[in-house]
Amino acid sequence: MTTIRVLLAEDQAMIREALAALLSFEDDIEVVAQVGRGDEVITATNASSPDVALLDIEMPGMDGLAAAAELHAKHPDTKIVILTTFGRPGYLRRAMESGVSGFIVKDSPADKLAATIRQVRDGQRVIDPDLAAAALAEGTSPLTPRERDVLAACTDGKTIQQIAQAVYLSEGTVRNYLSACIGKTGARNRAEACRIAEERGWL
Amino acid sequence: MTTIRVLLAEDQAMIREALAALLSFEDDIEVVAQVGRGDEVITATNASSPDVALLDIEMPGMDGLAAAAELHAKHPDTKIVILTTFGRPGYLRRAMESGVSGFIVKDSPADKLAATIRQVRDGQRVIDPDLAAAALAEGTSPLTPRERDVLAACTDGKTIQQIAQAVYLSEGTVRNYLSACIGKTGARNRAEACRIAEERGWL
DNA sequence: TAGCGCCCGTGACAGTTGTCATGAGCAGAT
DNA sequence: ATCTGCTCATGACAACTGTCACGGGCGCTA
Repeated sequence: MTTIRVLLAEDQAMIREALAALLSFEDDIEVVAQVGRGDEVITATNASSPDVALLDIEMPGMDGLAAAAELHAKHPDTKIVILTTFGRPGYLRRAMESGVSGFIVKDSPADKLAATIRQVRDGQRVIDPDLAAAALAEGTSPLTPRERDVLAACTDGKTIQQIAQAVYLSEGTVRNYLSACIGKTGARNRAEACRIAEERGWL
Repeated sequence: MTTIRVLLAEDQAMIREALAALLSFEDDIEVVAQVGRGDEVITATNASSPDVALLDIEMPGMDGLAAAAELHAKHPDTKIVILTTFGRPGYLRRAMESGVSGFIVKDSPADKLAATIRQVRDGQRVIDPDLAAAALAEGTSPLTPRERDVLAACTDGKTIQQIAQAVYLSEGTVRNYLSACIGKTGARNRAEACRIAEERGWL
Protein backbone atom coordinates (compact mmCIF):
# COMPACT_ATOMS: atom_id res chain seq x y z
CA MET A 1 0.00 0.00 0.00
CA THR A 2 1.45 3.32 -1.12
CA THR A 3 0.86 6.51 0.83
CA ILE A 4 -2.09 8.70 -0.10
CA ARG A 5 -1.12 12.21 -1.16
CA VAL A 6 -3.56 14.79 0.19
CA LEU A 7 -4.20 18.44 -0.68
CA LEU A 8 -5.73 20.47 2.14
CA ALA A 9 -7.79 23.58 1.33
CA GLU A 10 -9.21 25.50 4.31
CA ASP A 11 -9.12 29.23 4.90
CA GLN A 12 -8.58 29.29 8.64
CA ALA A 13 -4.88 28.75 9.09
CA MET A 14 -5.10 27.32 12.57
CA ILE A 15 -7.75 24.79 11.60
CA ARG A 16 -5.88 23.89 8.44
CA GLU A 17 -2.69 23.14 10.32
CA ALA A 18 -4.59 21.32 13.03
CA LEU A 19 -6.15 19.06 10.44
CA ALA A 20 -2.71 18.48 8.97
CA ALA A 21 -1.50 17.54 12.43
CA LEU A 22 -4.38 15.13 12.76
CA LEU A 23 -3.57 13.48 9.42
CA SER A 24 0.12 13.30 10.24
CA PHE A 25 -0.71 10.54 12.70
CA GLU A 26 -1.84 8.32 9.84
CA ASP A 27 1.07 6.39 8.38
CA ASP A 28 -0.49 5.97 4.97
CA ILE A 29 -1.50 9.61 4.49
CA GLU A 30 0.74 12.52 3.60
CA VAL A 31 -0.37 16.14 3.27
CA VAL A 32 1.53 17.33 0.23
CA ALA A 33 -0.03 20.78 -0.14
CA GLN A 34 -1.97 23.31 1.92
CA VAL A 35 -3.87 26.28 0.55
CA GLY A 36 -6.07 28.92 2.16
CA ARG A 37 -8.03 30.11 -0.87
CA GLY A 38 -10.30 28.36 -3.32
CA ASP A 39 -8.59 29.85 -6.34
CA GLU A 40 -5.27 28.34 -5.33
CA VAL A 41 -6.55 24.78 -5.49
CA ILE A 42 -5.86 24.27 -9.19
CA THR A 43 -2.31 25.56 -9.23
CA ALA A 44 -1.48 23.62 -6.08
CA THR A 45 -2.89 20.50 -7.68
CA ASN A 46 -0.80 21.05 -10.78
CA ALA A 47 2.28 21.37 -8.63
CA SER A 48 1.76 18.52 -6.21
CA SER A 49 -0.57 16.07 -7.97
CA PRO A 50 -2.45 14.81 -4.90
CA ASP A 51 -4.56 11.66 -4.86
CA VAL A 52 -7.25 13.30 -2.76
CA ALA A 53 -8.22 16.96 -2.36
CA LEU A 54 -9.88 17.89 0.93
CA LEU A 55 -11.84 21.10 0.42
CA ASP A 56 -13.65 23.38 2.82
CA ILE A 57 -16.67 25.18 1.34
CA GLU A 58 -16.37 28.61 2.91
CA MET A 59 -13.21 30.06 1.43
CA PRO A 60 -12.16 33.38 -0.06
CA GLY A 61 -11.32 33.67 -3.73
CA MET A 62 -13.52 30.82 -4.89
CA ASP A 63 -15.80 28.66 -2.81
CA GLY A 64 -14.96 25.03 -2.31
CA LEU A 65 -17.77 23.74 -4.49
CA ALA A 66 -16.75 25.87 -7.44
CA ALA A 67 -13.16 24.78 -6.89
CA ALA A 68 -14.36 21.18 -6.83
CA ALA A 69 -16.11 21.55 -10.17
CA GLU A 70 -13.06 23.05 -11.81
CA LEU A 71 -10.76 20.53 -10.23
CA HIS A 72 -12.91 17.63 -11.35
CA ALA A 73 -12.94 18.96 -14.91
CA LYS A 74 -9.18 19.40 -15.11
CA HIS A 75 -8.01 16.52 -12.94
CA PRO A 76 -10.68 13.83 -13.07
CA ASP A 77 -8.39 11.32 -11.36
CA THR A 78 -8.02 13.43 -8.23
CA LYS A 79 -10.70 12.38 -5.77
CA ILE A 80 -12.47 15.20 -3.96
CA VAL A 81 -13.75 15.28 -0.39
CA ILE A 82 -15.77 18.22 0.87
CA LEU A 83 -15.30 19.01 4.55
CA THR A 84 -17.71 21.61 5.82
CA THR A 85 -19.26 23.09 8.91
CA PHE A 86 -22.74 23.22 7.51
CA GLY A 87 -24.48 20.05 6.45
CA ARG A 88 -26.92 21.89 4.24
CA PRO A 89 -28.67 19.62 1.78
CA GLY A 90 -28.20 22.25 -0.90
CA TYR A 91 -24.46 22.08 -0.45
CA LEU A 92 -24.58 18.34 -0.81
CA ARG A 93 -26.57 18.58 -4.00
CA ARG A 94 -24.17 21.08 -5.52
CA ALA A 95 -21.27 18.92 -4.40
CA MET A 96 -22.66 15.86 -6.13
CA GLU A 97 -23.08 17.86 -9.33
CA SER A 98 -19.45 18.94 -9.03
CA GLY A 99 -18.09 15.44 -9.18
CA VAL A 100 -17.29 15.11 -5.51
CA SER A 101 -16.58 11.67 -4.03
CA GLY A 102 -16.96 12.40 -0.34
CA PHE A 103 -18.92 14.82 1.81
CA ILE A 104 -18.38 15.02 5.57
CA VAL A 105 -19.20 17.58 8.22
CA LYS A 106 -16.88 18.91 10.89
CA ASP A 107 -19.18 17.55 13.58
CA SER A 108 -18.10 14.04 12.72
CA PRO A 109 -15.54 12.29 14.90
CA ALA A 110 -11.95 12.80 13.86
CA ASP A 111 -11.29 9.25 12.71
CA LYS A 112 -13.98 9.66 10.08
CA LEU A 113 -11.65 11.95 8.19
CA ALA A 114 -8.87 9.47 7.54
CA ALA A 115 -11.40 6.71 6.93
CA THR A 116 -13.14 8.81 4.28
CA ILE A 117 -9.88 9.67 2.58
CA ARG A 118 -9.02 6.00 2.30
CA GLN A 119 -12.46 5.07 1.03
CA VAL A 120 -12.58 7.64 -1.74
CA ARG A 121 -9.06 6.76 -2.78
CA ASP A 122 -10.37 3.23 -3.25
CA GLY A 123 -13.08 4.54 -5.54
CA GLN A 124 -15.95 4.55 -3.06
CA ARG A 125 -18.35 7.40 -2.44
CA VAL A 126 -18.81 8.58 1.12
CA ILE A 127 -21.86 10.61 2.05
CA ASP A 128 -23.50 11.10 5.42
CA PRO A 129 -26.71 9.04 5.18
CA ASP A 130 -28.80 11.57 7.12
CA LEU A 131 -27.71 14.35 4.86
CA ALA A 132 -28.41 12.34 1.75
CA ALA A 133 -31.92 11.63 3.00
CA ALA A 134 -32.51 15.28 3.81
CA ALA A 135 -31.32 16.36 0.37
CA LEU A 136 -33.63 13.91 -1.34
CA ALA A 137 -36.57 14.91 0.83
CA GLU A 138 -36.17 18.56 -0.01
CA GLY A 139 -36.39 18.14 -3.74
CA THR A 140 -35.05 20.54 -6.28
CA SER A 141 -35.42 24.29 -6.30
CA PRO A 142 -38.73 25.68 -7.58
CA LEU A 143 -37.14 29.06 -8.27
CA THR A 144 -36.49 30.23 -11.81
CA PRO A 145 -32.93 31.40 -12.49
CA ARG A 146 -33.91 35.05 -12.35
CA GLU A 147 -35.87 34.62 -9.14
CA ARG A 148 -32.82 33.00 -7.67
CA ASP A 149 -30.62 35.95 -8.69
CA VAL A 150 -32.96 38.49 -7.20
CA LEU A 151 -33.39 36.58 -3.97
CA ALA A 152 -29.64 36.08 -3.68
CA ALA A 153 -29.10 39.81 -4.05
CA CYS A 154 -31.41 40.69 -1.17
CA THR A 155 -29.36 39.57 1.80
CA ASP A 156 -28.50 41.80 4.74
CA GLY A 157 -31.65 43.88 4.77
CA LYS A 158 -31.16 45.56 1.42
CA THR A 159 -33.81 47.90 0.03
CA ILE A 160 -35.79 47.05 -3.09
CA GLN A 161 -34.01 49.98 -4.68
CA GLN A 162 -30.59 48.57 -3.88
CA ILE A 163 -31.56 45.14 -5.16
CA ALA A 164 -32.93 46.63 -8.36
CA GLN A 165 -29.66 48.45 -8.97
CA ALA A 166 -27.62 45.35 -8.18
CA VAL A 167 -29.55 43.19 -10.65
CA TYR A 168 -30.27 45.89 -13.27
CA LEU A 169 -34.03 45.60 -13.09
CA SER A 170 -36.88 47.99 -12.41
CA GLU A 171 -38.13 48.11 -8.84
CA GLY A 172 -41.51 46.81 -9.90
CA THR A 173 -39.98 43.74 -11.48
CA VAL A 174 -37.93 43.08 -8.39
CA ARG A 175 -41.06 43.26 -6.30
CA ASN A 176 -42.75 40.78 -8.59
CA TYR A 177 -39.88 38.31 -8.45
CA LEU A 178 -39.64 38.62 -4.70
CA SER A 179 -43.36 38.10 -4.37
CA ALA A 180 -42.99 34.90 -6.37
CA CYS A 181 -40.09 33.80 -4.16
CA ILE A 182 -42.08 34.51 -1.02
CA GLY A 183 -44.92 32.44 -2.36
CA LYS A 184 -42.73 29.52 -3.36
CA THR A 185 -40.87 29.40 -0.07
CA GLY A 186 -43.97 29.90 2.02
CA ALA A 187 -42.34 32.84 3.75
CA ARG A 188 -43.98 36.00 5.03
CA ASN A 189 -41.50 38.54 3.71
CA ARG A 190 -38.37 38.59 1.61
CA ALA A 191 -35.96 38.30 4.52
CA GLU A 192 -37.53 35.04 5.60
CA ALA A 193 -37.70 33.82 2.01
CA CYS A 194 -34.03 34.55 1.67
CA ARG A 195 -33.20 32.57 4.78
CA ILE A 196 -35.34 29.58 3.78
CA ALA A 197 -33.94 29.42 0.25
CA GLU A 198 -30.43 29.72 1.64
CA GLU A 199 -31.00 26.83 4.03
CA ARG A 200 -32.38 24.61 1.32
CA GLY A 201 -29.51 25.35 -1.00
CA TRP A 202 -31.72 27.06 -3.55
CA LEU A 203 -29.37 29.99 -3.89
CA MET B 1 9.07 23.67 33.85
CA THR B 2 6.01 21.57 34.54
CA THR B 3 3.55 20.69 31.79
CA ILE B 4 0.56 22.91 31.20
CA ARG B 5 -2.78 21.19 31.66
CA VAL B 6 -5.31 22.31 29.05
CA LEU B 7 -9.07 21.94 28.78
CA LEU B 8 -10.42 22.05 25.23
CA ALA B 9 -14.02 23.18 24.58
CA GLU B 10 -15.17 23.18 20.98
CA ASP B 11 -18.39 21.81 19.58
CA GLN B 12 -17.15 20.41 16.28
CA ALA B 13 -15.66 17.06 17.15
CA MET B 14 -13.30 16.90 14.22
CA ILE B 15 -11.89 20.35 14.88
CA ARG B 16 -11.62 19.67 18.56
CA GLU B 17 -9.61 16.52 18.03
CA ALA B 18 -7.53 18.20 15.36
CA LEU B 19 -6.61 20.95 17.79
CA ALA B 20 -5.75 18.32 20.36
CA ALA B 21 -3.51 16.67 17.78
CA LEU B 22 -1.84 20.00 17.14
CA LEU B 23 -1.20 20.57 20.84
CA SER B 24 0.07 17.03 21.30
CA PHE B 25 3.21 18.07 19.43
CA GLU B 26 4.08 20.48 22.22
CA ASP B 27 6.09 18.76 24.94
CA ASP B 28 5.03 21.12 27.69
CA ILE B 29 1.30 21.02 26.94
CA GLU B 30 -1.14 18.27 27.76
CA VAL B 31 -4.83 18.23 26.88
CA VAL B 32 -6.43 16.82 30.01
CA ALA B 33 -10.08 17.26 29.04
CA GLN B 34 -12.21 17.77 25.96
CA VAL B 35 -15.83 18.90 25.91
CA GLY B 36 -18.25 19.72 23.13
CA ARG B 37 -20.76 21.87 25.01
CA GLY B 38 -20.45 25.08 26.97
CA ASP B 39 -22.38 23.75 29.92
CA GLU B 40 -19.90 20.92 30.39
CA VAL B 41 -16.98 23.26 30.98
CA ILE B 42 -17.50 23.65 34.71
CA THR B 43 -17.88 20.00 35.57
CA ALA B 44 -14.91 19.09 33.39
CA THR B 45 -12.87 21.74 35.15
CA ASN B 46 -13.86 20.37 38.52
CA ALA B 47 -12.76 16.93 37.45
CA SER B 48 -9.50 17.74 35.72
CA SER B 49 -8.34 21.08 37.18
CA PRO B 50 -6.65 22.47 34.06
CA ASP B 51 -4.23 25.40 34.11
CA VAL B 52 -5.71 26.85 30.94
CA ALA B 53 -9.17 26.52 29.41
CA LEU B 54 -9.40 26.97 25.66
CA LEU B 55 -12.98 27.89 24.74
CA ASP B 56 -14.72 28.29 21.43
CA ILE B 57 -17.55 30.85 21.43
CA GLU B 58 -20.14 29.13 19.27
CA MET B 59 -21.20 26.11 21.30
CA PRO B 60 -24.49 24.47 22.19
CA GLY B 61 -25.69 24.46 25.78
CA MET B 62 -23.96 27.64 26.82
CA ASP B 63 -21.87 29.93 24.71
CA GLY B 64 -18.16 30.18 25.34
CA LEU B 65 -18.33 33.67 26.77
CA ALA B 66 -20.97 32.76 29.31
CA ALA B 67 -18.96 29.67 30.19
CA ALA B 68 -15.91 31.90 30.59
CA ALA B 69 -17.72 34.16 33.03
CA GLU B 70 -18.90 31.27 35.16
CA LEU B 71 -15.54 29.57 35.02
CA HIS B 72 -13.73 32.72 36.06
CA ALA B 73 -16.08 33.16 38.99
CA LYS B 74 -15.67 29.62 40.26
CA HIS B 75 -12.06 28.93 39.32
CA PRO B 76 -10.25 32.27 39.24
CA ASP B 77 -6.87 30.54 38.97
CA THR B 78 -7.73 28.81 35.71
CA LYS B 79 -6.62 31.03 32.85
CA ILE B 80 -9.06 31.36 29.95
CA VAL B 81 -8.31 31.66 26.27
CA ILE B 82 -11.09 32.30 23.76
CA LEU B 83 -10.56 30.76 20.35
CA THR B 84 -13.11 31.87 17.81
CA THR B 85 -13.86 32.09 14.13
CA PHE B 86 -15.23 35.58 14.28
CA GLY B 87 -13.06 38.43 15.45
CA ARG B 88 -16.00 40.60 16.28
CA PRO B 89 -15.11 43.51 18.52
CA GLY B 90 -18.25 42.89 20.52
CA TYR B 91 -17.10 39.40 21.34
CA LEU B 92 -13.79 40.77 22.51
CA ARG B 93 -15.47 43.27 24.76
CA ARG B 94 -17.70 40.64 26.33
CA ALA B 95 -14.69 38.38 26.71
CA MET B 96 -12.75 41.02 28.59
CA GLU B 97 -15.69 41.53 30.93
CA SER B 98 -15.75 37.79 31.54
CA GLY B 99 -12.25 37.68 32.92
CA VAL B 100 -10.59 36.18 29.89
CA SER B 101 -6.79 36.27 29.55
CA GLY B 102 -6.38 35.53 25.88
CA PHE B 103 -8.40 36.04 22.69
CA ILE B 104 -7.27 34.60 19.37
CA VAL B 105 -8.99 33.91 16.07
CA LYS B 106 -8.83 30.75 14.04
CA ASP B 107 -7.28 32.66 11.16
CA SER B 108 -4.05 32.98 13.12
CA PRO B 109 -1.15 30.66 12.33
CA ALA B 110 -1.13 27.45 14.29
CA ASP B 111 1.95 28.23 16.39
CA LYS B 112 0.10 31.18 17.86
CA LEU B 113 -2.06 28.76 19.80
CA ALA B 114 0.68 27.14 21.85
CA ALA B 115 2.43 30.48 22.27
CA THR B 116 -0.74 32.04 23.66
CA ILE B 117 -1.32 29.17 26.05
CA ARG B 118 2.18 29.59 27.46
CA GLN B 119 1.85 33.34 27.76
CA VAL B 120 -1.43 33.30 29.65
CA ARG B 121 -0.13 30.56 31.93
CA ASP B 122 2.66 33.00 32.78
CA GLY B 123 0.12 35.63 33.73
CA GLN B 124 0.22 37.67 30.56
CA ARG B 125 -2.77 38.84 28.56
CA VAL B 126 -2.84 38.06 24.87
CA ILE B 127 -5.13 40.01 22.56
CA ASP B 128 -4.91 40.54 18.84
CA PRO B 129 -3.82 44.20 18.50
CA ASP B 130 -6.02 44.87 15.47
CA LEU B 131 -9.05 43.54 17.25
CA ALA B 132 -8.32 45.55 20.35
CA ALA B 133 -8.09 48.70 18.26
CA ALA B 134 -11.34 47.91 16.47
CA ALA B 135 -13.12 47.27 19.75
CA LEU B 136 -11.95 50.57 21.17
CA ALA B 137 -12.85 52.46 18.03
CA GLU B 138 -16.38 51.14 18.07
CA GLY B 139 -17.18 52.27 21.56
CA THR B 140 -19.88 50.82 23.70
CA SER B 141 -23.41 50.01 22.69
CA PRO B 142 -25.82 52.95 22.48
CA LEU B 143 -28.81 50.62 22.77
CA THR B 144 -30.88 50.52 25.91
CA PRO B 145 -31.43 47.03 27.36
CA ARG B 146 -34.96 46.83 26.03
CA GLU B 147 -33.94 48.03 22.59
CA ARG B 148 -31.32 45.34 22.59
CA ASP B 149 -33.91 42.67 23.46
CA VAL B 150 -36.26 43.73 20.74
CA LEU B 151 -33.56 43.93 18.11
CA ALA B 152 -32.22 40.55 19.15
CA ALA B 153 -35.68 39.04 18.74
CA CYS B 154 -36.06 40.24 15.18
CA THR B 155 -33.61 37.99 13.37
CA ASP B 156 -34.51 35.84 10.39
CA GLY B 157 -37.08 38.14 8.88
CA LYS B 158 -39.65 37.98 11.65
CA THR B 159 -42.80 40.05 11.50
CA ILE B 160 -43.45 42.88 13.94
CA GLN B 161 -46.30 40.74 15.25
CA GLN B 162 -44.01 37.81 15.93
CA ILE B 163 -41.46 40.01 17.66
CA ALA B 164 -44.16 41.59 19.80
CA GLN B 165 -45.35 38.16 20.90
CA ALA B 166 -41.82 37.00 21.61
CA VAL B 167 -41.03 40.00 23.81
CA TYR B 168 -44.52 40.48 25.28
CA LEU B 169 -44.98 44.02 24.02
CA SER B 170 -47.56 45.79 21.90
CA GLU B 171 -46.77 46.10 18.22
CA GLY B 172 -46.60 49.87 18.48
CA THR B 173 -43.97 49.72 21.17
CA VAL B 174 -41.94 47.28 19.14
CA ARG B 175 -42.09 49.64 16.22
CA ASN B 176 -40.89 52.49 18.40
CA TYR B 177 -37.98 50.51 19.76
CA LEU B 178 -37.00 49.30 16.34
CA SER B 179 -37.19 52.81 15.01
CA ALA B 180 -34.78 53.89 17.74
CA CYS B 181 -32.46 51.00 16.90
CA ILE B 182 -32.52 51.89 13.22
CA GLY B 183 -31.65 55.47 14.08
CA LYS B 184 -28.82 54.52 16.40
CA THR B 185 -27.26 52.05 13.99
CA GLY B 186 -27.70 54.29 10.97
CA ALA B 187 -29.51 51.50 9.17
CA ARG B 188 -32.35 51.79 6.68
CA ASN B 189 -34.59 49.04 8.04
CA ARG B 190 -34.67 46.63 10.91
CA ALA B 191 -32.94 43.80 9.09
CA GLU B 192 -29.92 45.96 8.42
CA ALA B 193 -30.00 47.34 11.97
CA CYS B 194 -30.01 43.79 13.24
CA ARG B 195 -27.00 42.87 11.15
CA ILE B 196 -25.04 45.97 12.14
CA ALA B 197 -25.72 45.57 15.85
CA GLU B 198 -24.79 41.90 15.60
CA GLU B 199 -21.47 42.73 13.97
CA ARG B 200 -20.62 45.31 16.58
CA GLY B 201 -21.46 42.99 19.41
CA TRP B 202 -24.33 45.10 20.62
CA LEU B 203 -26.65 42.16 20.97
C1' DT C 1 -38.95 68.04 44.79
C1' DA C 2 -37.57 68.57 40.24
C1' DG C 3 -35.29 66.79 36.39
C1' DC C 4 -33.75 63.10 33.64
C1' DG C 5 -33.81 58.88 31.15
C1' DC C 6 -35.84 54.50 30.37
C1' DC C 7 -40.14 51.84 29.86
C1' DC C 8 -44.57 51.11 27.64
C1' DG C 9 -48.40 52.51 25.16
C1' DT C 10 -51.52 55.11 21.52
C1' DG C 11 -52.60 57.41 17.30
C1' DA C 12 -51.60 59.62 12.88
C1' DC C 13 -48.96 59.87 8.76
C1' DA C 14 -45.84 58.79 4.97
C1' DG C 15 -43.08 55.63 2.81
C1' DT C 16 -42.00 50.91 1.63
C1' DT C 17 -43.31 46.41 0.55
C1' DG C 18 -46.29 42.55 -1.06
C1' DT C 19 -50.13 41.20 -4.18
C1' DC C 20 -52.49 41.10 -8.29
C1' DA C 21 -53.93 41.97 -13.10
C1' DT C 22 -52.20 42.86 -17.45
C1' DG C 23 -49.26 42.92 -21.49
C1' DA C 24 -45.33 42.34 -24.68
C1' DG C 25 -41.25 39.77 -26.32
C1' DC C 26 -38.93 35.50 -26.66
C1' DA C 27 -37.60 30.73 -26.39
C1' DG C 28 -38.69 25.71 -26.57
C1' DA C 29 -42.08 21.92 -27.07
C1' DT C 30 -46.27 19.63 -29.27
C1' DA D 1 -48.80 27.16 -35.74
C1' DT D 2 -49.91 27.04 -31.12
C1' DC D 3 -49.11 26.51 -26.42
C1' DT D 4 -46.44 27.08 -22.41
C1' DG D 5 -43.25 29.16 -19.39
C1' DC D 6 -39.68 32.62 -18.41
C1' DT D 7 -38.47 37.51 -18.61
C1' DC D 8 -39.39 42.27 -17.95
C1' DA D 9 -42.39 46.02 -17.27
C1' DT D 10 -46.39 49.09 -15.54
C1' DG D 11 -50.13 50.48 -12.56
C1' DA D 12 -53.35 50.01 -8.70
C1' DC D 13 -54.33 48.53 -4.21
C1' DA D 14 -53.73 46.75 0.43
C1' DA D 15 -50.80 45.70 4.06
C1' DC D 16 -46.84 46.45 6.61
C1' DT D 17 -43.19 49.32 8.37
C1' DG D 18 -40.81 53.47 10.01
C1' DT D 19 -41.30 58.14 11.99
C1' DC D 20 -43.07 61.35 15.00
C1' DA D 21 -45.64 63.52 18.77
C1' DC D 22 -47.62 62.68 22.89
C1' DG D 23 -48.74 60.75 27.53
C1' DG D 24 -48.26 58.17 31.98
C1' DG D 25 -45.38 55.42 35.13
C1' DC D 26 -41.06 54.29 37.27
C1' DG D 27 -36.55 54.85 39.46
C1' DC D 28 -32.41 57.48 40.06
C1' DT D 29 -29.89 61.69 41.12
C1' DA D 30 -29.08 66.51 42.16
